[in-house]
Amino acid sequence: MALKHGILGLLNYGDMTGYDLMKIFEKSLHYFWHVKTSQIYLELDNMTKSGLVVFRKEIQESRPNKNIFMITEKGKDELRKWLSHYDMKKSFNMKNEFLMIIFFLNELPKEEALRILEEYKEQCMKEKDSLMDANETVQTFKDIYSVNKKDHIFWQLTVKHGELCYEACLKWADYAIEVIKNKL
Amino acid sequence: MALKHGILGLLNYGDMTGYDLMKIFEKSLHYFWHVKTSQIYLELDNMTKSGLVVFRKEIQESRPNKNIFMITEKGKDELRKWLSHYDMKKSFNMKNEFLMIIFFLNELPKEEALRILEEYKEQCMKEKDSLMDANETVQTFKDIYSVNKKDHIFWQLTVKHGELCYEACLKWADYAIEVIKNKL
DNA sequence: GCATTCATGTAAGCTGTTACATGATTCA
DNA sequence: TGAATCATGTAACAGCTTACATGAATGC
Repeated sequence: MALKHGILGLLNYGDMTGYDLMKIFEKSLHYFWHVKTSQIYLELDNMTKSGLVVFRKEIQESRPNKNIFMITEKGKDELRKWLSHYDMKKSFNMKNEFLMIIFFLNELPKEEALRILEEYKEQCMKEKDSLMDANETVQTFKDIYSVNKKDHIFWQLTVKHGELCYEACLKWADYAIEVIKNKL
Repeated sequence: MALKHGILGLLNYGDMTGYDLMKIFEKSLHYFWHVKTSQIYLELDNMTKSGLVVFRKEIQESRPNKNIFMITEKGKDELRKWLSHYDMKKSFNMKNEFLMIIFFLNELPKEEALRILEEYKEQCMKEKDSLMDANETVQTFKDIYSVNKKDHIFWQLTVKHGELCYEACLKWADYAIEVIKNKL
């Protein structure tokens, strides 16, 4: 359901193709929502059928034709309903395979356990760096669609969330490495 | 796939029923893996078919009969393979609907935005508290199945991860509330 | 007397992934 | 010349959720 609402939120800024949506998901919402191209097209199809969006065809010569989607009044209602009637418990319904690995890590020798934690740290740092890119692309997106400064505040808050969480994860990894070195 | 490996990891400590597994998932792995009862039974069925586990029937008088599952050699191989050949990128494949809400929160009036953040804080605190319970149940689990101290170290590390992350989220929420109050 | 625990499942449906398929244009 | 960009999809499958179904025993 959240993909549907994410699409509605973006189309609320302006009309777009599936391809445009995909790029914005990859560049700006990537930290908290990974999406596959194929699913965007499937979802747009469902949303068209249920009347949340409509589309017009644009014939192009030197490029494949486009389907440009726009949000309907029904879609706008759905977006606002989702935003204001959100059940907070849903967000704490996590699936973190990495922590499952940690839970059972005693099955592996100490050296392998430490290697895994180092890999985790490395990946955390990479992800944290890519958040900076997100901040930049958010800026260009702001120029293309005439989105106001206040929207921008919220986009930056999601980036800030990522920064703080990755910092906490890195702190945890250092602590874990110390514990394993000392107690194991 | 991670549910499969979680089940293998638990059965590696000792033989159990689907019901036992469910309780342990709820009490000890709940922070990072929410599971539905029905899915455990489906998964145990699949795993039996693929030879990762076997089960024996135990007829009871005053209780429903039990299917007691045990891990096979094939299952143990699968568990070790999963632990040592883990692709770290997989863990950063997130879906966080709450952050999607934040991204589009400018659609709502300031007061509603602030209300949502307060609700988030409250839920974070609740989840953080329930981590303490996890720590306790891990202790009783340790007594039932003769799991060694070193396993316990890793279980506690997953709890520590939760603590640090929830602290970061709470810090973020306070920051977000300030930003909204000042800039909006 | 009512809620919880114990104990197992089925069926339908939704969500998401992987793999496949096409093909011109533009940039380095 | 080869990679990336633009642009859209289909089919099969895996994973997970929701709702339904049963029923005795135990604890408050």
